[in-house]
Amino acid sequence: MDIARSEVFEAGTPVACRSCQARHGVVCGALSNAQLKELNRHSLRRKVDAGSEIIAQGSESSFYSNIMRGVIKLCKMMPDGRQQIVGLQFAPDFVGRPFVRESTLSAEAATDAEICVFPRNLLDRMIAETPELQRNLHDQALNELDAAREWMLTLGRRTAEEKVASLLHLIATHAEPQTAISTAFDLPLSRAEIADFLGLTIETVSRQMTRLRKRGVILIENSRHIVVPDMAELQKISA
Amino acid sequence: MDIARSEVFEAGTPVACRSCQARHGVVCGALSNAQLKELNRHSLRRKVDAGSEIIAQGSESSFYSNIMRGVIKLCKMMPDGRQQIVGLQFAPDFVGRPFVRESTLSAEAATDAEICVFPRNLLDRMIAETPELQRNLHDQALNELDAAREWMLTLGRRTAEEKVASLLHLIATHAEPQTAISTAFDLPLSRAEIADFLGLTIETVSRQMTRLRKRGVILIENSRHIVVPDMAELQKISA
DNA sequence: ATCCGAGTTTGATCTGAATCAAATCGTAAC
DNA sequence: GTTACGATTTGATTCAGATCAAACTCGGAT
Repeated sequence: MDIARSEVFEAGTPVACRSCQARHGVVCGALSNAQLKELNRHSLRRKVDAGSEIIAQGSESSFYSNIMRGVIKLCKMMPDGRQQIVGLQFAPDFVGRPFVRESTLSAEAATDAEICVFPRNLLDRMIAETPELQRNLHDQALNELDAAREWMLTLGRRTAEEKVASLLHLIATHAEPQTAISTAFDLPLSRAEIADFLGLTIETVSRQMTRLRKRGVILIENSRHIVVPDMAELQKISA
Repeated sequence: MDIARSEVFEAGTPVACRSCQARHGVVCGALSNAQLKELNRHSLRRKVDAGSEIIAQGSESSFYSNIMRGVIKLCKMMPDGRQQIVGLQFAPDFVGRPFVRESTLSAEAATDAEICVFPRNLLDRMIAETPELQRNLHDQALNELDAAREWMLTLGRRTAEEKVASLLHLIATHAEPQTAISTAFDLPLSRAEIADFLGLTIETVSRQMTRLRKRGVILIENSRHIVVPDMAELQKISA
């Protein structure tokens, strides 16, 4: 009888991802019930504190993840200590580099976060077996590529003021609103991290923020909490 | 008898891509004989002169291509004319943005080039039907993403001298050597294009090139033809 | 051969952002 | 509450690269 019920379950009822509680992720949304059950046996939900490193640059990582909550920053570090943030990822993004063992960048929680962790070997097999999963990951890779190239334009050709406005606009667009006012949000990054994202120094970031404040484009409630009275104006300055 | 011979051909003999004369491309390498025959009926080889635009930023493109020969540059332009080159592509790279109709960047031949042109609709169908093709394109997207992020580090955190050295090293690594000496090559880009790739001005690029020349790191035969006596030194300056 | 013009190099000067240096702010520990 | 310390802001000065301006190079047209 157990077997019979199990069979029915397998055929008709959708299985939820044990970590996501659903099937909303890039990974678990693309799997069959049988695959998801197998994945459930080997994946786990993990809480990570702000600042903790998920993947280290130059290391071999044995797992991938899905972001459930929070913001993950992708960093590249030079031997002399210079650092560049090369991407920000939000829920429900996939984190990891399929097909290559050694990571050329580090992934670090910018805020407290929760991630769904999958073993690399198992997921690699599922990618090879599941065109829809491959398609989802391909899609995300292409979106990240578009974002990276947009950011190359920002880094190469925009002024400090435009850079800061671009970042605020990016965060306002991607972060979940903190209050009912959709134009208020908490910065997931410190001034130092913003500087490392924009190719600037902390002092320049700080000065540009106060300039935007004095011009009435933003309100700074405290250094992390920002309100944008006129989002269109912010966007105009970005471009 | 014709039919019988055709059948044997279908089963055993590999079909060559009409444009590539082979199956070396990202696209045609992944297809079955039957698919390749269909693709052959609808694809064509095209010569493009240096400077001619293959895809326009903001336009809908109805085709993809494979680079057979030459160098293609990917550019992003701002409304006020500021420009950033966000990628260089070499044979046998794939050119195009699967899954999105409108291009957010322009693709332009940096040198005289030859490309294999495929209709978008047909190739989209083949991607959906052919996991190996999807895998190849996914792979290329991830490699381009790695390259874009490496370049973000260059744009955000490297000095003008390091930027120029990085570019010379990139070209030396990717371009086919022009002579027997593997450290001599022709720049596929003008000073203005190099400036747009590195987020600098032409004057700064020129000055850094002469500095490298005076330090004995490179020889400039004419403004386009470069010889690198000590590639390790060049690489050291890049990092 | 000479002329032309785009592309490149070189020079002089300026400026936006970096660097150096202090003063505040915020908050966690006591 | 007071202390202490890291994060942020603000100020003064410097500098790498931009801008403005003028030669120079070289390949192609006449």
